[in-house]
Amino acid sequence: MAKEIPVYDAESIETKWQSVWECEDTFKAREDSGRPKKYVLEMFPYPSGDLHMGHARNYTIGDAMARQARMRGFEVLHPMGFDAFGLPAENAAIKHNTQAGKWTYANMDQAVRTMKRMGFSYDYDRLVRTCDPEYYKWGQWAFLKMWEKGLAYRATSPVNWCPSCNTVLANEQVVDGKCWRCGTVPEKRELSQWYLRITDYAQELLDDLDTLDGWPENVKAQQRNWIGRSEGAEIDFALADEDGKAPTDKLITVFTTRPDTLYGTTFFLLPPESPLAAELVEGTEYEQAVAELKKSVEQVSSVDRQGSEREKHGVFTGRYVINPLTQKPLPIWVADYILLDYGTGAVMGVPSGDQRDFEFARKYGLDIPPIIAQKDDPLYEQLKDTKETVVTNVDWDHAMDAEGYLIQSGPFTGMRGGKHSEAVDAIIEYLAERGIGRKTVQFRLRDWLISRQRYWGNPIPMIHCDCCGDVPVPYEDLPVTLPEDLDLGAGETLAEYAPFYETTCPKCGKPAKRITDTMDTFTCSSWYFLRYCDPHNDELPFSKESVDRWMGVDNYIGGIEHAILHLLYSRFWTKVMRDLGMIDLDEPFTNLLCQGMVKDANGDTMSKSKGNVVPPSSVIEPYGADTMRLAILFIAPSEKDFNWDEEVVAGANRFIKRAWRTVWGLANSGSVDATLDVSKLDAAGKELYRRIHELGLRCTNDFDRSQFNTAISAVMELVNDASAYLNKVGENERDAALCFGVARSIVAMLSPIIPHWGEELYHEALGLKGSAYDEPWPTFDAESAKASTVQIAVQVLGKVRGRIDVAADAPREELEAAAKVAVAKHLAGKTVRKVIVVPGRLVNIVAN
RNA sequence: GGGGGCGUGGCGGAAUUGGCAGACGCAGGAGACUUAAAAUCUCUCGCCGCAAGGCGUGCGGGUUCGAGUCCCGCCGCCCCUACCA
Repeated sequence: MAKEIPVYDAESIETKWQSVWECEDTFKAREDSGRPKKYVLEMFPYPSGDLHMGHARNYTIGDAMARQARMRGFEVLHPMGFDAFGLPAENAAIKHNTQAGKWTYANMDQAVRTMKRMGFSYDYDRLVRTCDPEYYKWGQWAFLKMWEKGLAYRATSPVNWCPSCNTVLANEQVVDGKCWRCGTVPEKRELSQWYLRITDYAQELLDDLDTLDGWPENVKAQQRNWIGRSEGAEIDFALADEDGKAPTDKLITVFTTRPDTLYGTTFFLLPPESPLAAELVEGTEYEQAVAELKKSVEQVSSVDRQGSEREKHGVFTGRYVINPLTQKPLPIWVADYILLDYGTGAVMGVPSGDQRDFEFARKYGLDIPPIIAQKDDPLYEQLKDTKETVVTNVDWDHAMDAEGYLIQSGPFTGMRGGKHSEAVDAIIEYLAERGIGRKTVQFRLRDWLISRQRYWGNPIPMIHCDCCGDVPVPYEDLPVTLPEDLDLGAGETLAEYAPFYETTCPKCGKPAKRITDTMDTFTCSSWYFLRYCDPHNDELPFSKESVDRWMGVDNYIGGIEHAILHLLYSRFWTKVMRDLGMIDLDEPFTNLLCQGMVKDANGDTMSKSKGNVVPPSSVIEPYGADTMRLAILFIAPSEKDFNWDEEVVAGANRFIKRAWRTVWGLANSGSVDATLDVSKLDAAGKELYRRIHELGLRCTNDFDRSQFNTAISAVMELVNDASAYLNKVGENERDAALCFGVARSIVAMLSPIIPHWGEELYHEALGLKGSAYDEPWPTFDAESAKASTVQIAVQVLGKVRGRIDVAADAPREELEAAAKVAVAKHLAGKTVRKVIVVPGRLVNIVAN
């Protein structure tokens, strides 16, 4: 007898299943199940408070993937953790006069409660918190390994110092010329800092992007740009004597991607910070002007430089270099558009071929001799055979950087010039033969500055001894534990906290001072995905065996804001671990999905300061976690931004209730014991049976593509069809096997998305035992999805003029004949020239 | 300036390899049930037109029997990056 359909009560269902999953360890990743593995990972959060909508979206996507993978027969590793070190904890501790650790652990506890309330299927036994000594110990271990291999080093150089955060920033952390965290414009300071030699891996980090087929194109493009490989040449210019005529022994080398323009060089450039420039002008009449320019640059860099077209400034140094090909002296200028830390920090000025040099030459009255011309340019006719520079100036308003033919360029005159042209190779070869230049490659990527002058981070495990220099902390003394009783509220820092820094030299035993810098938090997040494979290992950061078992990450999901920093550092760290023999893995993340942002109803980003934040609890409380999950996945494709819309949430809740009633209705007419005989189904039953297969295939394929919005719409159609079947077919005429099968498929396909709903119906409506996640994903086949008759379009000259219902396997001739009848009106008086038949789709008649 | 992406109803969005544009949902309209409302159910819903029909995927060309999809040229928007020599 049919059971009464219970009311859908999200809250009681959700709490019930959350505790069952927890008690039964349903989502524990097992090492020995014998199933193929799948590693589904969402970027772990920074615990700055409770979770927000962006987190909810990120983890809902991952959870749907993880749960479905389980049903597809995979042993799934789906862990979670916290990126727990960082400045906000420290600032909160100062503000609220508490401990950074206390604040952080309280936030992590709250976040875990919310994750559980959302029903995320994490293996909580593997929870990793980067501020736990058991975790950060291994970050220190890795640092020491890198130190031994020469990949970690200390150097003094001008660095970005954020005066608000009181710490240095990595190049990557200066965003739009401002601190990525607080927006303050950093100052340049000369400081002794710790670096990781990521530039050693620049080429491999670039090359291996081509192997990442599962990554979005834009992320790979961003990384390529960031690594910034340029091919070109180094060219040596001899410094001229004080009269500016004869070359001296001193060489100054430039890097250029356009050696083909060497004959057009009319001046030579050094950056304002250049020590060489300061040396050249020391004690001369030019000294003061150079010093002033340097000073003004320091100020300019602290001014908002959003407007890109800044006017260029320069001063002459009074000295010259000799062009190695023409032997002509070139005046050395100091210019504010030259960067100290790119290339060799010296540039040859080619005003006719480079827009920046062009503007500079115009401003300071320097010559602009043309060296490249296209064939239709009058200059080409005039100068195509001229090897000497006879035209020393042009009347252009722009530099000419397009390809063309070299003019006024000595023996190379007449060759094709431009980027990657024959003249480039020819001139490099010519220079190389004479030992005054060589082919070379430059990267924009800089070494990774990891030291931070902050408390709440992983201490750099080094000791400075006045006798022995920088000495690593012995491995057996790890971890260097972060002291907990600093008085941050009173402004105390690690550098001032004697119990921490006072120590003895591990080498000579004399009193020595511990390094009080901590590591950039990005070091903590560069390998947490490896730790999840073996989270309780106290001998090593992870065993090779466990990493072999679970890595690489099959699906990595997170925000696009990590396209450069986190993803590049993690790739680097993985390669370093490989080269240390720890793992056999070139790349950590096989497939990457960058989810879009959740904005408010007006399309503005949500932020506390704007007061437009929609907290997840505001949806969970009235509707439940399942409604929230469905709404998030259905509203837009995962990669796209979406605007929060209360109506969509209400609609999602409506669908869940409707599907609930439909599944119950089917289950009441169905039986688990009945066997399906398709041939005995009536017409309505046959069509419903066909639709399960058609829609099931679509849904499965959409899951494979991570297209959850369309996967859901396929199930919506199935629910609509099933509900129509129940309305149309009397209770006694329904097929019990069909009803049960449809209900079971609907429950299975929605379980990854609305899991509590799924488990409840799996047990209560379908009466099945175990977990919905022990249920294999249903199989669907294309044969059963085929319709016996189909409606196809009939076109005349590509325009739809009619439709015909035909047997799905009707022969060509039959289709053609039926089509001609259907559109006879449009064929009247015309001659049929050609008929295109696409079976199952359309017939197109070409007639005129 | 360089790189990546996008442009489809009132809205979110479908259309997997060139094959019936607008699936699914939201909002809207009509009806049923109800004293009424909510909820639910049924129908309707690109634009113009009473209709027949015409027009429709940012704009202009092209390839093709056939283009949202491919090619060329524009326009607009978004993201990343930027005196990188």
